[in-house]
Formats: sequence, structure tokens, C-alpha cells
Amino acid sequence: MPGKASGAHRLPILLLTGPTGAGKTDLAIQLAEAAPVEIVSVDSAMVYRGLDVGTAKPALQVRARIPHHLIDICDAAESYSAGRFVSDALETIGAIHARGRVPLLVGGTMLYLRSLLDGLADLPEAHPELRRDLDTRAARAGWPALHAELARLDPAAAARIAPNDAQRIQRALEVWHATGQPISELQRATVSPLAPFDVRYWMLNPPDRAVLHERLARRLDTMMAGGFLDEVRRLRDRGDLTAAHSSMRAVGYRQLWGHLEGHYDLPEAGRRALAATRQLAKRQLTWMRGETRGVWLDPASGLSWNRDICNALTALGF
RNA sequence: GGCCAGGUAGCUCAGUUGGUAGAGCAGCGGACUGAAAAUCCGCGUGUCGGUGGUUCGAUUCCGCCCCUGGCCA
Repeated sequence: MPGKASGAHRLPILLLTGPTGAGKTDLAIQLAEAAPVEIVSVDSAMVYRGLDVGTAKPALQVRARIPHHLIDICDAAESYSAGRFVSDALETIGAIHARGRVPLLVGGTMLYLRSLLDGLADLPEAHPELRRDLDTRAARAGWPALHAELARLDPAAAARIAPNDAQRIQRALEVWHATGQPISELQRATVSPLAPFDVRYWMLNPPDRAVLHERLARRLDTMMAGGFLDEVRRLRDRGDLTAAHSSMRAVGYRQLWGHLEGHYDLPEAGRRALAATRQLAKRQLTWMRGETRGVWLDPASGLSWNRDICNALTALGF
């Protein structure tokens, strides 16, 4: 890490990302034991209360000792979003700095991280009624028909969205109907909300994909032994959640939910959950490969990483 | 030991009336602006179990052998 010369006048922010199962949480906790940092979770599933085992959420005892933010901040029936994350994260970062400490952002939800790093355009939030109408129409006519409609209203957006990409077609039409403006116009250049800070960014990943896959398999076994199925059953027994809720579409939850619905047996659910986890890791890595600001970090060098950061923070006066 | 059914991609299987083969899943690559652990796009060479034979040519037909499952001893 560079010394005070380059960044002394700007407050530091540490970013640690990596594919699921790479060991981000453990590494962050180790650092937090030794340095004046507070952890800010960058995770679209850990925000939900009641999703514990399947999200590999840090234990309550750990969280009692080391401050963690943006975990358990909403109900599983709610739908969190990238927009809420950016404002929540900026507010949290400000509060940590005000305490004279350093924010350590940890997590693998790459859209959230990217939104924070590059900024989010000023777009309207989700509009449940519009989405319901669009879903109804899509069920009748099919998404390609709505894509064709989008091509008339906002050709630029339609050109960038595949005819079967339900989620993006819906969003583009939603924005059109909510604002009367094409999303392609509104998604103009944005300013990085992190520009005022001295951002240090690492991407944790074992160099060998097979090593990661092995870790994911063992981690799922641990989750299953740790009551993952009971956790999903408990959420399902609430009665107000469905397979369509964002929280229940998370990796593992979706597959165990399908088993509880009787669609397949438990071993099959496990196989599907593991495959979905690997696919998630792969998608996260696609984001990271395109990221020029981050530095790759091998889990094997976690110890020296930890020491380097402690030294650097001391040099900065923390 | 005998009879029957199988042995084709990492897995489950289809197929070739003889001209060296293709689906689903997995895997791999990519996209990504308020659901993102989401959503979507692209990628299919594998001694067609082994070995002899017939044939211009065998994964396909025939013989023998090996393996798996079932039935009979």
C-alpha cells in the first residue's frame, strides 16, 4: 500500500471482494481483530433477516465483537436493491469515518460494488403495480412481444437487451411508463460516490478453479449439517413468502424450496444448489476479470495482506 | 455356469437401414444501472467397452473377450 504521501488527505476505504466461498468473511474478520476497521457487508442476501445458514452469515458472537453493517437490515418479504445499498453504504461509511475508524467493504454482490464505485443513474425505484401489469402481459404475449414494444419506445435500450431477458425488458418498460422517458437516456454517465476517498480494492480468489469448487462443496455440506433445510422450512412456514420473493431466489434457498414443494428429492436439491453456487462464482469472476481497479489476492497470502494493511493504516494515523 | 438387456460427451440418454455422432444437465466464456445469490447470450472430438473378421469403408453387421443390471441354475 502506498504511504501517506498520496492519500493522507483523503479518508481510506478498503474493499474486499471475491467469488462466493473464497474466504472473504474470514479474512475480513482476521483483519478486524487487528486493525481499527468496521465491516460493511456488500451482500444482497445477508441483508435479509432469517437467512443465516445458507448465506454463511458471520455468527452473532463474532458480530458482537466486531461491528458488521448492512446485515439483517430487512425482512425476507421485502426487496432490497442496488439503489438502497448505495445510499445505505455511503451513510454507513460516513458514520465509520466519523468514529475515526476505517470502513472495510466485504462482499461479492458485484452490482452493488459496481454501483458504489461508478455511481448509479437517477432512475425511479421499482414500481410493483407496473411490474405486475407487465408480468401479466408477458404471460399472455411472451417477453419477445414486449421487447418488440420496447424497440418502438426506446430503440437504444431494446438493442442492448435480449428478447428473452425478462428482467431487463420489464425494467426498461417500467421506467418508460413511470417517467415517460427512455431508460437509455436516463442511464447517462454517472459520478463515483467514492471519488472523495482513498479506495484500496482487492479481489480474493484461489488461482485454481477446482480448489474453489472443492471449497464450495464442503461449505454446502457444512450448511446442510448446520440446519439449512430447517431454516428454509421455517421461512416457508411463515406463509407470506413465495418462491418469487428475491430472498427466496437466493442460491440454495431456491433449490431447497423446490424440494419442500415436492419437485425433487433432497440429494437432487443438493446437487442443484451446488451447481447454482458454482455458477454464481463464475458470474462473479466475470465481473472481476473486467475490473481494472482491483488487485488479485490469493487466499494463501492472507496473512501478509493483513500485516501490510495494519502497517499502512498505522502510517496513515489510524 | 446359462439366458436376456445394456456398455455412445463429466452425468442421463438419443442416433447412425454401414460413409467416424447430438440433446438435456453439468462445465467453460461473455453481458450486466433500484429483483443481481437475479436475468440473459454464446460454446458440443467423444479411442461410440476391447479385440479379431466381413467390407472400398464398421460406432453401426458377425465372432470372441471384458464390465454392469436382471432372470434361471
